[in-house]
Amino acid sequence: MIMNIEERLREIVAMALQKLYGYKADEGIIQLQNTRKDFEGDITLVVFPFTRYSRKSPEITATEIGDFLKQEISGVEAYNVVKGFLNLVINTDYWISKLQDAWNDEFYGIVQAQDNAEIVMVEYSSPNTNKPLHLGHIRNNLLGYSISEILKANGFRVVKTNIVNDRGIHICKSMLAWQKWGNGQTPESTGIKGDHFVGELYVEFNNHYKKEITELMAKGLSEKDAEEQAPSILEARQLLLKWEAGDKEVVDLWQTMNNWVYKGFDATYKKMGVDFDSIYYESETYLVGKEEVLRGLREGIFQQKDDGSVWADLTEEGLDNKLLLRSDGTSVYITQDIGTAKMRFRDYDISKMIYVVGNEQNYHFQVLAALLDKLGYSWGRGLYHFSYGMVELPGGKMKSREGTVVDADDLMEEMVNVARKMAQELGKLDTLSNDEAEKIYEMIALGALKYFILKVDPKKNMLFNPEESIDFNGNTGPFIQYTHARIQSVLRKAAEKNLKIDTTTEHFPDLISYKEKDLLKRVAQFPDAVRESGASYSPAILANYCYELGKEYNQFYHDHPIMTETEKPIRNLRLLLSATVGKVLKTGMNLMGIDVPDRM
RNA sequence: GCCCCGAUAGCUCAGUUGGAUAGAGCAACUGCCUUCUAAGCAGUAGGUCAUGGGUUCGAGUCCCGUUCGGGGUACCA
Repeated sequence: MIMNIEERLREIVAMALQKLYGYKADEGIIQLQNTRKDFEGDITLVVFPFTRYSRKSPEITATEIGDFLKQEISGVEAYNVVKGFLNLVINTDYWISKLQDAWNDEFYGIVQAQDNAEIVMVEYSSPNTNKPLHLGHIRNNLLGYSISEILKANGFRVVKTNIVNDRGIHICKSMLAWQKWGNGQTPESTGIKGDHFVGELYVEFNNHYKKEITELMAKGLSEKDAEEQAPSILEARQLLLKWEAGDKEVVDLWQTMNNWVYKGFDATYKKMGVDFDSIYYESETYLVGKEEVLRGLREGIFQQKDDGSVWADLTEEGLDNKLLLRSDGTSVYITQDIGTAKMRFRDYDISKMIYVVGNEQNYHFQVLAALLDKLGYSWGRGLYHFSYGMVELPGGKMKSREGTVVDADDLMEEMVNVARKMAQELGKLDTLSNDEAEKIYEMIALGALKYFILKVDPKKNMLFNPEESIDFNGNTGPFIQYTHARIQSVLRKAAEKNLKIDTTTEHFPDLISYKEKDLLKRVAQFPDAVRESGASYSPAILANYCYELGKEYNQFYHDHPIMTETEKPIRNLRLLLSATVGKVLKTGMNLMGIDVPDRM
């Protein structure tokens, strides 16, 4: 493993500045970047910032530094100067050795977690148990899973967790609907997936509820009063009270219906390829939160109003007053989060807690951090809200009330159907058995969906148009999968002809073409992409890296024969390069939770 | 009202701590399957980086104003 050329360059540039101009380099003043394609060179040093110390023109300064570098570093073969940019040409040996390292390193680009590595807990998914998962959850799940894998690849121990919102008025609504209009049916008896079954009951409740509101308003009640007095909602509230009191019949029904939903969720998670190491249930954490609030009240951290409601005054931290317990003593959303957080920090030695939750809750997490801080928990301020943007439809936000939600199961199924149809039209996979082909259709379909979502900057809102199905051509998951499949095909052909890749000897050409070098440089940057992706919590960085690499490989592959190349050193280099690109693409895609097939 | 976020090609999105002539894909148009997989490759066309100022050797990127859009804002989760 030879020293990274960038580190060496920084060191020697600093030395050059000292010797030539008597200037001790400040942090960050040495800017190295990849040389633009249209100029000769590999790495470029920006010399503009040095001119005030050299008191010479940018061109002269660059030339002086270039001479110094060429003399001091054997890897610097040549240089040229364009305005204030010093373009350095790094020799072939360096790049070849980078390629050998990449290929020989079993875990190239990945930092293995040590036993004593810091523990990062990542919460994602966080479903309510009254309806199935939709497109918004898909973005959440994919981001949560992917960022967990990326953090692992950066040497952290990661605990993936899920907080299931399994109690509350929303579940009671579905329960009531089942009692009144369910006719004793079950997911088993109807053949409907459990989460969808319960979701339909929830819709049924809302239909009745709406009708009652309309009727009451016709009798002259205001909308607000009608909403409060409709029989359905009163009955649902009764159920919630009974549940809190531990009424056996209600708790049993709650248990049963939640289990239906969990079974459905499990199937969805499995298909999506996400999983969890530890699951928390709100029904088990909300009382802990309530105790914490009451402790805060006793200790004078929080205040109680005349009606019995408990409040936190956060105006000093630039936030508002926040309700913590309702006047009837029941807990609200934030109360439960306090309890959940406390339990987690008790259960694990967490050094970083990451919440993958939509940006509509930015304020909520500011408040949560402030509250935990007030309650005396040193880790409160360290909570990190991984705030991602919403998925919008052409008509705006998804609204379950208007029936514009895109169901997760439906979408995944539809993607598989399209992938299958397309593959059959193209005559792909005809030689495979149905089972094998079906597996690959699924990989491609999910690859398309996952990549479509993950390639977008998580912070930004994104648009999904259900009318136009997700693409399989261009900057897509299948494009990268396709590149990988083709590489594997090349390697299979090589194996058939008994051509072994020779990495140990000097069986490489003395000169490599720009195309190959570009590709090789890209491969060398993979570890940076993984690190960058983890540091900025953005799978999109990795996604775009994989696309660039795949595209460059495809372009290269097109006019650089591999199997028919007669010169052995060149063929050897190209085979090694192909194999390494394949490995990197697979690793990168897997970090995003995307499988890559060996053929497609 | 107040707070937060966003605006880059017809559409969907990239654009590294401020660096060279603004980058892809889709859609449109033109070529390329007798060669290791055409889910591919090569090319044409498409831009006042919402807008007006400012900072400097240099601004899509940083600061201020304006417009438009999204989200939040004390008893939903």
